[in-house]
Amino acid sequence: MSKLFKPTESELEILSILWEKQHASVREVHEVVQLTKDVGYTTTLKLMQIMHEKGLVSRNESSKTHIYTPLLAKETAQEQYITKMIKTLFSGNSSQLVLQALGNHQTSQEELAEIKSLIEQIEKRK
Amino acid sequence: MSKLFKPTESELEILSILWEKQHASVREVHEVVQLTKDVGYTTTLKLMQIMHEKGLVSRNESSKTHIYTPLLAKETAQEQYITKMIKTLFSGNSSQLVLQALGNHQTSQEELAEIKSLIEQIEKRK
DNA sequence: ATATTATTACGATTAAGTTCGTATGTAATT
DNA sequence: AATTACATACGAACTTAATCGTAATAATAT
Repeated sequence: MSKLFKPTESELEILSILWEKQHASVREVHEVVQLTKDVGYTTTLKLMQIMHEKGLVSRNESSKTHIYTPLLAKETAQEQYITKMIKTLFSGNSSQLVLQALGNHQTSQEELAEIKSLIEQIEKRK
Repeated sequence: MSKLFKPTESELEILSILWEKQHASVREVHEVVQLTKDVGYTTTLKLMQIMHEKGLVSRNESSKTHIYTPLLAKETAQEQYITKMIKTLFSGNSSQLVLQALGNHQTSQEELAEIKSLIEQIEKRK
């Protein structure tokens, strides 16, 4: 069984920035963080150092400015959160989650088509 | 704009029990909590008192044993979590969430049919 | 070379969340 | 009536997370 990482709120925010950028320095991450939160640079730094200790990210120390890379894959985190959410908020019923997501959030024609096609695939497998 | 409640981890667990039971005493909630966590009765009591202070639940004090009722609707919490998740874990792309949920979690024929029917409704509206 | 700027390291503090023990009161049992 | 069981209230301790200030160091600019 693979080890279960549980990033905190702030850690998740940083991870999402790293997923976007693939890898980045503390400053680069902090600039994005600052768009939504008003915190000091050393706060972001400390958080990323902690994430490094925890093994949530790796870092390249070859230059003075360290470059951080996410070690937890976005897909893994997605899966963990979805599973937990289905369990605690949807009584184990995954289709309820889907219905709610589709009902209240904008979805394009193409996306809908993609979902339909996946449903057909699943139906075929039965 | 409606006030945003952010239940903590433990609070969410208690809420999910209350959603299930509609309303319940501390003891009833605690008995369910104990199935998964090994904590004392007064811990559950204290948490529910705090939730009451925060306005997450109401309580009927007419008898010695207080009866608690959730004030935050399950659907509201679902919506809040889905929105947040789409934003931080799916780059704002709701269909990705749907695809992942359908791909990795068991869904019955009937549920799939229900989802298809919702998709068709949405498509008609365009 | 010196001053300025940028970066990491790290301890200390604050804040938030969780847990529990003890006191107190009320209902039920003997 | 006394004892036991069960409930709430509440403070305090503990844990985890978040924030920041300061020092040390390296790179850059003057």
